[in-house]
Amino acid sequence: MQTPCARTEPLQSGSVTLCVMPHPYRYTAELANEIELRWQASWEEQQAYRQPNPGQAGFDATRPRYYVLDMFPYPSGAGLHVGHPEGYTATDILARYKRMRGFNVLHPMGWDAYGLPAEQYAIQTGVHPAITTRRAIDTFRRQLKRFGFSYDWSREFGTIDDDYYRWTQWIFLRIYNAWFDTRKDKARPITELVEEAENGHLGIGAEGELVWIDVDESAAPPAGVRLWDELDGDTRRAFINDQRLAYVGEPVVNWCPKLGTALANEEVIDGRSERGGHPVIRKPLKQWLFRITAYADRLLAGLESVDWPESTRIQQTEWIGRSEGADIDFKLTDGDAFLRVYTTRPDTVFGATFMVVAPEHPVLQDVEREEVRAYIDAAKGRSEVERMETKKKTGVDSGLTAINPATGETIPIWVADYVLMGYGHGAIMAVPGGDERDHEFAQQYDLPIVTVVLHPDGSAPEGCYPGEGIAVRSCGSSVSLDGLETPDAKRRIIDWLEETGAGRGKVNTRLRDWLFSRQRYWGEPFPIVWDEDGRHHAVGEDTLPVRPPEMEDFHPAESDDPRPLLAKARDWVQTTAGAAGVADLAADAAVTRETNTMPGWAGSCWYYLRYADPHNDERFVGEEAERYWTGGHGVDLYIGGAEHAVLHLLYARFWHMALYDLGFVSSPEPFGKLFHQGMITSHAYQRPDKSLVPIDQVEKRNEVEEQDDRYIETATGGEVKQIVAKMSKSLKNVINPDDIIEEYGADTFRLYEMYMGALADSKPWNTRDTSGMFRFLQRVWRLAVDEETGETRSKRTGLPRHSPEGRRRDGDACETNDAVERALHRAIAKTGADIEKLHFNTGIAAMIEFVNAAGKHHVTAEQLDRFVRILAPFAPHIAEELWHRLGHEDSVVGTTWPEFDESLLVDTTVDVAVQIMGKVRAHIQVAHDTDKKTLEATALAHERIQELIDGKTVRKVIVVPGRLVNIVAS
RNA sequence: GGUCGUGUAGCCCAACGGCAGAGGCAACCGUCUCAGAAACGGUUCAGUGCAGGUUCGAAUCCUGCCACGACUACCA
Repeated sequence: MQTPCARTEPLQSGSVTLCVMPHPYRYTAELANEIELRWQASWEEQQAYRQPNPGQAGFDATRPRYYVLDMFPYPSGAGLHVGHPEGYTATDILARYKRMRGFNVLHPMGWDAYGLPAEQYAIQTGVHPAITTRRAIDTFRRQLKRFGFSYDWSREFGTIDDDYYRWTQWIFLRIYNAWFDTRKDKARPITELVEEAENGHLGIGAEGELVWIDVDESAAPPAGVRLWDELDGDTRRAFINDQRLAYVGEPVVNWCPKLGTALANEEVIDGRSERGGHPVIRKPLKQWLFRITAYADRLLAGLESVDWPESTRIQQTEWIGRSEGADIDFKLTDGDAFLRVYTTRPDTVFGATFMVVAPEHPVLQDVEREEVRAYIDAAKGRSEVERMETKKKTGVDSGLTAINPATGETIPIWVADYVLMGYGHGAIMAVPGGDERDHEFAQQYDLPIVTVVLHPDGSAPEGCYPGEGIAVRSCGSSVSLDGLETPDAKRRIIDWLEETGAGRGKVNTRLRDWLFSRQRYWGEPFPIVWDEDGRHHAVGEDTLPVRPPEMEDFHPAESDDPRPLLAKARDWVQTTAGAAGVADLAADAAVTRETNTMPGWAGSCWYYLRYADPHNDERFVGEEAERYWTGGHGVDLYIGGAEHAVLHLLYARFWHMALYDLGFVSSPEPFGKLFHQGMITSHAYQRPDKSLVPIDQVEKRNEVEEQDDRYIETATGGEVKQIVAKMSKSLKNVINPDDIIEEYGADTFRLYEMYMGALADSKPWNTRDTSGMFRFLQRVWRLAVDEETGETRSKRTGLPRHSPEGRRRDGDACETNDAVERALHRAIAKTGADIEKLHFNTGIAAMIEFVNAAGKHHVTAEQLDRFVRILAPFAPHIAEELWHRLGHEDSVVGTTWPEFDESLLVDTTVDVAVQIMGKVRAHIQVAHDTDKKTLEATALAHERIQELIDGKTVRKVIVVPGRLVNIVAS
């Protein structure tokens, strides 16, 4: 956008450079930038968006609350891209609108700042991640402020702030000091577990598991169950540690040698790390885990109670992957041991002709066969990605055999890596007649295939049939399923399994306990120390936070042998029980700090709670603030990307539920309403072979008039196709928001992003289209301000609009201006309703309609007042400027949303279509409230309709008042 | 392969089962200019991806295909 005098290129003749300034007070980019910066400074100075908490000065308890939250960003060195402000603008509009509607609005912003990318960037550049992260935060903050978002910046914090992660560690300790009571289906403090045990309400089973004892029965505890007072200290301790919601396990993890860390399943995509795309191998490792699986049913049930996108609820449901089936024990032919499997189709046990175990399965420990050892070693060294690259299934016969408890037959046990150690028991009964994978494997290795389920109609299936049907060939010495339909067969076989002790019904989930340790530097240290006997202890709460050690070198030792980075900080690792605040050890006892760190997700699990009371140093959030802002149903509206559908949103729900159970928060779910904004894409070009071409290597040609544009790749001259593609550096199609703001201003940017399309849809960025929004703001400006003089002078009266006299006369002059008034009421109604529905694009269109209509008539200052107020949530800077130019002293931020009159929303006369058999044949002009009977009569009386139905019988007439009349005649 | 979503004018997008158009971009024609740009005024442009079905009436609901996108992927 050029400003006056900007275009001063010398004329070709070399004559004098002319500078024409036709509209010195037009709304230009320069003016927009000037206005925006001025008001941003003013708002900041006035603390216009500061929202007091209950109990604080200025808090109005009579107002309802509205907590509208953005997913906070992970600040990268590259700064904001155009995707960030999309959701932020949406929430800003809502926040501003709700304030005008009389709500106390909590609208905060902060920084998700711990995590791998910052550390990797630090490794590349040699600069400490604390420094690069602070820099990135400063850039993000500066950029966000330039959009004029109405955040209460006094509540800002980063997850790396001492007084934030202090509480992250504190919450970890709450979870560490809790266990899950399956009877009450909730978490309780560990102290209550000990109480229950001391009171004899529970005992410890043969495998160390918790066994409830019904005291009313006054019967002896079940065989093999030991009571608390029979146990020594170590056993008690081990039992307690086994029950903790945060516990130490040694699972097979996704080890990424390149990153030098273990990753959660969710961070591994196609066998590669989500960050960086490095190969990942499987290896057992001692790790901290969260018992999120205990919450599987509640995480599922809670999804019913929240207003979330259906697709996200489905994704979480599938991620949790609850299934019902049975555990079945197959006795090994040698020795007394059993091989336990989980199956969802216990009814097909008669068709289990072999078994398969994962290469990591312990049953293979003593197998010495050379090809088995070789297969296990090969599988170990293969990353997930390599395992998947070979589409064909592989495996070897272990030489072990087991007895099928249903048929009594001896069947072989194979090893194959299509069976995963991490699900079920790492072993399956293979039913090649009913499972595609087993079928493929059986064919490949020539193993027997038996059909044990017929189609529901009784016909025999060909090949593999995984569906339900009628059991057949399923008759053993003590149980028969023959003739039963699948659900009945399942019930019968589970009963039989339980009677004979060969198995039991079982609910399983795909969800596994959450691996919470990382072997990295840039994360929250665990508030845990280890004593010389290898036992872990919580550090004293008054010693929090446990700060990360000062370190110079955070290069990972790229290795297959995991060693946490923090172990290198010897002085930090070695401490005493006294210094760490561990009460149950002698103060001078040597202890070592836990050297793992928490994953990037930790900080984002509870940040929405901290915003409610960010400076509280007594508690992670004050009780009253928590109850006011998140009590009941949690955050009122949470907007962010759909890519967090299962990770962040599941983890945060888990933390929240644990805190809820322990009485620290007052809502069962953290986010009452969730919305995902769509992705903003860009353009790129595609060769016929589908490869992509960066936009700077293509030119547009239009050789023939009246024909579509063609795109030619400059280097080859070949024709390419314009397509929609993600923004990426390599395609050179990334849009920088700073550039757009410079060219048009933040108000135009905000309007354009909201106008591009529905918030939830993905849509391509078209810089060219931004000028439409800019012109709209220019027209708005012109409604109030004279472009020649810069004055807000009424064209009708010639008096300044901000003067009382001018306003009065202005109003008098326009009392008859019905069209503008009606257009304004429509705009107020439509825009308000659309904001509530997050339909910002159509809301803006309603304002454009008003401005287009108003431009043709005279608008009074009072009408402009109202219009400026509905514009204010969308384009706050220009609205504030005009508001003041219209003579107001206060800020438009503190005004109310204008009222509208329902009766002015419809025109007095409407055009009603008359259809015959659904085809429009005529139009009639009637009063908008004409009743059905009159409409029907008027339509039938229409001359043209008369002609068309002449000689036909009118069978039916459908009348939709105010819209149409449809005549069914033949 | 599975799940979810989206296909409407040259482009971006609207349309409680009721006359396919709210709006923006582009194009074209005017106004203003010595001229151009900007701005302003106006005009053109589709029968809704394809094939069926339900209905007085379908872009909208149902079924099956096609294209694109997101997510997910040997979960027994």
